[in-house]
Amino acid sequence: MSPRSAKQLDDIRKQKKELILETALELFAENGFHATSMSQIAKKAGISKGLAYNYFESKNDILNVIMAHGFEAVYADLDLNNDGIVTKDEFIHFIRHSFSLVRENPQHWKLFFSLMLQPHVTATFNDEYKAKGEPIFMMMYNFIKSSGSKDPEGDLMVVSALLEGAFLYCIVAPDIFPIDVMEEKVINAFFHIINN
Amino acid sequence: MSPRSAKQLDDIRKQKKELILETALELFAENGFHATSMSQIAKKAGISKGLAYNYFESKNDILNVIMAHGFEAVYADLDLNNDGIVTKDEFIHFIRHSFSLVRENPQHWKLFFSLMLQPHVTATFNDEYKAKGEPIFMMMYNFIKSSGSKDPEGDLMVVSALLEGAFLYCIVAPDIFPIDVMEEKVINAFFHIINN
Amino acid sequence: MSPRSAKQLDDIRKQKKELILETALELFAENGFHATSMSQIAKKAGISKGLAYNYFESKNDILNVIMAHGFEAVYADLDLNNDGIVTKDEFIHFIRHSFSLVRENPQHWKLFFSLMLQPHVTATFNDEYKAKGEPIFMMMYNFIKSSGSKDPEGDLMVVSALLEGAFLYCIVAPDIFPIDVMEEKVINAFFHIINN
Amino acid sequence: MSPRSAKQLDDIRKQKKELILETALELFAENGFHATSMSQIAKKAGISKGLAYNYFESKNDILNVIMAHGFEAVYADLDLNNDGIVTKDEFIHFIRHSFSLVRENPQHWKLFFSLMLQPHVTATFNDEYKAKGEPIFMMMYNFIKSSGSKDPEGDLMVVSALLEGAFLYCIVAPDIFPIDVMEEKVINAFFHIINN
DNA sequence: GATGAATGAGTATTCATTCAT
DNA sequence: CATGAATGAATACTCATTCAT
Repeated sequence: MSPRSAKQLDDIRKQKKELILETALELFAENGFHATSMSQIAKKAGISKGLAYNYFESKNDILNVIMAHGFEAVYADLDLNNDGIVTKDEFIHFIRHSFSLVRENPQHWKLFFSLMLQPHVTATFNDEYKAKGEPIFMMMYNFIKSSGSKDPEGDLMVVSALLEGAFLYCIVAPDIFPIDVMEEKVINAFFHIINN
Repeated sequence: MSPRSAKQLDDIRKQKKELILETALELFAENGFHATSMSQIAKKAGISKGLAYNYFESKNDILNVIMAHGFEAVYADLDLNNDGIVTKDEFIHFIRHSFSLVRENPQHWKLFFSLMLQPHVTATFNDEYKAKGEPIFMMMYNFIKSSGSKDPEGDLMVVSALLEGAFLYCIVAPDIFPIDVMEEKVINAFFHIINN
Repeated sequence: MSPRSAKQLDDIRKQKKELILETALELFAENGFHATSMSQIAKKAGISKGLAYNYFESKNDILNVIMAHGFEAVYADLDLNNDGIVTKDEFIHFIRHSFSLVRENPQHWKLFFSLMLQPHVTATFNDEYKAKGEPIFMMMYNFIKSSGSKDPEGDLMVVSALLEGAFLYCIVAPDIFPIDVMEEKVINAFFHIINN
Repeated sequence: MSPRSAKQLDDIRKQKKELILETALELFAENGFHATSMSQIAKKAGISKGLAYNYFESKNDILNVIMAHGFEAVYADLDLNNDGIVTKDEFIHFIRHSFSLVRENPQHWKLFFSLMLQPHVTATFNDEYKAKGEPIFMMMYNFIKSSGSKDPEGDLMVVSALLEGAFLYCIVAPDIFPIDVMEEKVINAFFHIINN
């Protein structure tokens, strides 16, 4: 009767962690972070409360990991290594990619938006969000500028608002704002704005 | 000491109610709904916990009234009696009016957005929001259509997203997205979109 | 239906606070601080857990108040205003007074000793104990010195040990070490030590 | 690789048990029994939690064994086979031996005192303590009586108190009460008391 | 012998809400 | 109208203990 092998244990840990994260994400997104209890998470995941704490230090820790995963998803497929020279096609790809993320994981994004607006839930979140969002803003700024915009800063603001608002509506009221339709309209509008 | 007249009593009630609502709004907006306790509200308002329950059925009730007031503020100054015939000037006025509301009471709107994303906090809220938002959407739709848009429905979606996203950014990151600048840019963009 | 008068409320608060403190002291002394739960205290006191927190900030707060009361009891009847000139009779009175305190409230002192030995329960306790005990030590030191002791410092150590040990045994095994007998023997021994 | 012999296995068991006991003692003494978790013990000992339960039935069991070992240490070097005829030298040796034990392992004794005052931690402890302490008391009683004391019982109480108090202070405040100084003073005082 | 994942009862603490006054 | 003492269920988190491997 030897103890489980290191690999076996590692697999178990990975699977359980994933299970807890997914369950927590669903509940956080649906009911909000504060309104979700560890008991609910454990129950829905089919585990004991204690086990959840075996894998995560705290409820906040779970949230942080979820958010980190979310950010990683954004950056994973975002070719950011061509400094300054962002082509039109790359930009379209960026927008479509963003829409894809929202389409594939609306829960995640609902949670993101929700946290952006719930101050003090995680004071650190806002800073991190801004820090990680910075390169994206820069990329957009450079492209808009190189597109011949007379007011690249202002246009960036408008474009950002357009994208963010589009995501917001697609998440909150997907029946009224079908994401596929929205995607095409946003891309169109985007070019009208910067070509103004 | 003559007994207070019915009117005087009524005035007192109104003032106290207003006091509680304002206090609660401030705390909800600053710390979030869940993180705000009835004790805090009562303390900050300078009244007893019991009295708060004399005026409101529950903490949720307070929230609902706050939200209702918020909606009323949107409709109060929005001339909706001229069915179908919305002029360009009226539309500009509508947009500017909306920006003014956000400018005057960003806390209020932060709370609004936050709740839009936490459906189960008030399950009824979403329905009410859609019901009350319907006429606004219709008005915008009619105007866009009469402006010669080839895809009024799609344009409405884009314009809505633009406005909502603009508000969102102005609320969350007012230092990066100054509301006055945003307002002008949005109005410009708005016309480019519908005149496309 | 006017609310309760300020005096009524104050009386209620005082009585309940006292009730909680006494109940907690009994349980702390009998089972130890860590082994006593707020639930037990509330149950034994016949109140709800919540009410206990209405009167005390935390379990630790209850402990601190108990300890503070204990110290006050020691100092209350200890004539410390005649600096330096402590007579033999005053010293005997001091010792008898200390024995009386132990006799009247062995629980309290059991808790005191217990905490002296449970490091980290309250890190601050030890400091406070030493600070407040200082004047007593000084008084004893001065008396011993004025009594003609050749090694007042050493004698103080022995006398302190004798007293403390006597209290300890009287508290832990009162059947084997009757406090009245102990008191007389300690007073005798005390003079033999300093007259050595 | 031949299978380990029965003796080897037994040695391993003994070493592991000893390791666990030493680790637990350190933690109990430093942080208190309740504040020390089995996880901490296992971690510090470099073993798994499960293994600790392979060697000890419970956390309380570990404590009991530690206490028993402590008692054995007291008796191990205490020549008790010469009934009644305890010489002065033997008594001095007993006192010095006791001080040595405290000096070598103050943690151990801190824990002992602490438990003496928390009866319910181990309900059985007090009885055991009294039973095992009996012969020591008898030995001291006989010596005091044979020394010509007029009140051997009373003198025994005082001497016990003196020793216990001395240990207590040396453990709790070793900086103020240096154990070497205390030892000499206690031996002196001891003879003054019984020669009174 | 040895491991650590898993459990479940327990802990301190909070808070919306009630109600006697 | 107004108070705040009182409740009890809920919350995040801990930990001794078990057990499959």
